[in-house]
Amino acid sequence: MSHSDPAFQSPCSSPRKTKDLAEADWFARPSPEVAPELLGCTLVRQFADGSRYRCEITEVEAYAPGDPACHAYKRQTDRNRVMFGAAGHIYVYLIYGIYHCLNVVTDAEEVGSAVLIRALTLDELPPWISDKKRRKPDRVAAGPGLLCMALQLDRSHNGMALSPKEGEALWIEKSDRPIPHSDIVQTTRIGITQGADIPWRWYLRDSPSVSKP
DNA sequence: CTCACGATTGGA
DNA sequence: CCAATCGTGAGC
Repeated sequence: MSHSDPAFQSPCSSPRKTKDLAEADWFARPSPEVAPELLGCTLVRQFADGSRYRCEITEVEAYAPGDPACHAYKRQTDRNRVMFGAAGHIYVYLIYGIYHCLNVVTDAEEVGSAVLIRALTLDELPPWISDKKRRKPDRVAAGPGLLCMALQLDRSHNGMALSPKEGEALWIEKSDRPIPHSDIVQTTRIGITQGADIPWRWYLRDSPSVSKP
C-alpha cells in the first residue's frame, strides 16, 4: 500500500493489530539498522490457492557495502542485480547447488545491500514437509536453506516485491510491540570467511529455531 | 570456455 | 570430517 493507493487512509484511521511493511521506505535504510528490527516480525507466505503460512522471524544477518562477505561487494552482476535495486524486494539465490537463501533488499537504490533471513518459527507445519527427517516442528525453518525449503521459495521468486496484496507470494508484517532489547543477541555471522569478525547477526535469545547460540 | 567455490545441510 | 550439486564469476 502506498499514498497513491486509493485504499490508503490516514495513519490515525482504522487501527490495526499489525502494520504492513509494504512501504519501501521502511526497508530503505542501512541493512544493519533494518536487520534487528525484523526480529519478531511476521513473514507471511501466500500460495496461489490463497493458503497462508505465518512465521516469526527469529534470526537475521546484515550484508552491506564495504563488507567483503556481501554478494554485492565487488560489482553489480547478473546474480546480485536485485541487491542494487529498490528496497523491499527479495533477493533469492542458490547456494551449494541445492539450497536457496532468502534476503530482503535494503537501503537506497544503487546501494547493494540486504538482510539474510536465517531462521523462522512457523505457526503451522506445511503438509509437504516430509516427516521422515523427524525434525521437530521448531526446526523445520531453522536455517536459511531450510526455511526456503519449508516455504517453497526458490530463484523464481528473485526480485519480487514484498507486498501484502491479494495474489502476492510474500510480505512482512511488523508487530506493534517492539522486541525488548534484552531479548536480542548480536554476534558474528555464520558460514563466511571474509568479514567474519563483523557482528551483524541478530537472533531472538530464547528461540529454538536459531542456528547457534 | 574452463574451473574453483559458496551467506548450507545432513550424515559418516 | 566430508560429500552433494550447480550457478556464478573470474581468468584465460
